[in-house]
Amino acid sequence: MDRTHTSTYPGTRFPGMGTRALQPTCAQCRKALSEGGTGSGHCVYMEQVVTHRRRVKQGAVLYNGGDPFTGLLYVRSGFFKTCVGAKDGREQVTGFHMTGDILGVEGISGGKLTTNAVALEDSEVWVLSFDLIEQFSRECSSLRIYLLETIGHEVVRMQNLTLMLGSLRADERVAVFLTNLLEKLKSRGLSQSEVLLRMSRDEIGSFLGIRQETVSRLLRSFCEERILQVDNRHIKVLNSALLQQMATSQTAMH
Amino acid sequence: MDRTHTSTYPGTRFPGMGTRALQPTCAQCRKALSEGGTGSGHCVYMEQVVTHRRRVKQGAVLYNGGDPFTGLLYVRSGFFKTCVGAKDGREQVTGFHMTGDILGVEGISGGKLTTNAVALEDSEVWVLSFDLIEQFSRECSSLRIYLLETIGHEVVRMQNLTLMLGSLRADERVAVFLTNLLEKLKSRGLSQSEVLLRMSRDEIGSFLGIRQETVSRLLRSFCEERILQVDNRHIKVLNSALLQQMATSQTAMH
DNA sequence: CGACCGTTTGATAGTGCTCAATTCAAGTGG
DNA sequence: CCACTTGAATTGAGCACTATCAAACGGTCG
Repeated sequence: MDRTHTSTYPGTRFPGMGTRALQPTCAQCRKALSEGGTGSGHCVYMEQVVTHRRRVKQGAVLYNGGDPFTGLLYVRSGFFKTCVGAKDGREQVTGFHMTGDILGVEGISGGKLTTNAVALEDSEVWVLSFDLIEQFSRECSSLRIYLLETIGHEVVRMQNLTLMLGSLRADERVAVFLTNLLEKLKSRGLSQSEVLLRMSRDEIGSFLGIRQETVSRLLRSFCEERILQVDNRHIKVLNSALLQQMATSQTAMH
Repeated sequence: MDRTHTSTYPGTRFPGMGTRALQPTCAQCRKALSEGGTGSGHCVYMEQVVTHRRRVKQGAVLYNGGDPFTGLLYVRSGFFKTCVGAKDGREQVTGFHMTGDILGVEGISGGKLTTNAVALEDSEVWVLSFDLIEQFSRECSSLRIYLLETIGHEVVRMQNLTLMLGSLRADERVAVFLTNLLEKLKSRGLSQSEVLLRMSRDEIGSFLGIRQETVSRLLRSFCEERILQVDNRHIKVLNSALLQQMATSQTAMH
């Protein structure tokens, strides 16, 4: 069933990471480094808590709801969706996640993961041992705070998602979706005006609480208004000002 | 504008709490105590991080989005709603909170609160200094874990809210709302079949992503189906089995 | 090439919203 | 104690938005 490819490296620590700093995984450290800092913050600790890395093929499951929580999952590369499933089979996409994101946060409470995570492209994930994080966070306040901020950030993200699902019209939702996605790409130094969507219309719809047909129609209507240029999953933004305007009211949802 | 009554006790510690354990604020500690434990867990530490208590009158604001985050807020008694506000004025209720709940979790990331919290009845709140929590959590793993669980729990709650807003029909939402509320009351040893709602139809609607008129109509239709008995804000459950059945698919949202 | 999956597009129905009027409950002040 | 005010809840009628169902299209991969 689960076609994930798990390649555990010898030992529990990630190899060849003794003194070298990681590619900073967070904005703070990137900034600190670029300002001549030593990177002696949580990132250095983070290398120490990586137990192994997993390669996850497109379409494969990273984890399922109900799986025991053993640690956080750092998306090293690739793209994921996370869903919560209802008992009756209905599913709701709760987020799309890319390089630099941390998955599995919800498992910290209750010891069980509550979402499913599926790779939407071939990906690599670093598994961070929660026990080790716990242990190190005792001595490293920077790591402790990073951990809290990561979870806190997830709370804020879900709040904004809630605001969208609870009070926006379908067209506004699509605009918000695109705006946020572009924003996120921008923050990683990518495109900004062009995207190759990694998810299907159906998955977008599930995320936005609307049907795939509605997503499709709205994308077309955005085309007609010369806001977008859509070719299947390839999207080009022609009028980003107007797009952002349609996504009024909303704040980030990364 | 803000008519909250803040009564700070001398010193930064809550008085008269030296050695006596708190009324356990969490399930773990209650359980531990009832099993003959000493209560030497995080609850004991919690007393040490209470800086003062606030009395908040019905209708008064506990905090607003944008306020600086200084600590978590423990609802000692009373009832609150929390909302996220959009720039254009639209508002979305993200939760209702009662005795034992912790508010302000979202502020841990970013240092700012992102919701508004309003008292729906006269309430008392204990303000927990985050700096002190931070400090104590270094030595007390039980407190550290409690903190993480509290935030993690909020993530899970929001995930379930998301599932509801994204994929349930209006009638299912109302059923879920009532079911969860009753569940929550039950877990605190209250009613179970009767509730006096503390929130308006409008607030329920905002929480559920539907209009107040729809809430009203659905409550009436539940009446006609002999599931409920509704007298304004006083609600009696006649057929809790059927109610739960209508709330299919959902898990808790406390 | 044919099968399959995702996407688009159309026609139709329905759910829940909007707007507006009415009822109801709880004050408030004469 | 009763008119008056105010805010919440209910109820109705019509309609907008979005879902549903169904069909056609297009790209991809055996």
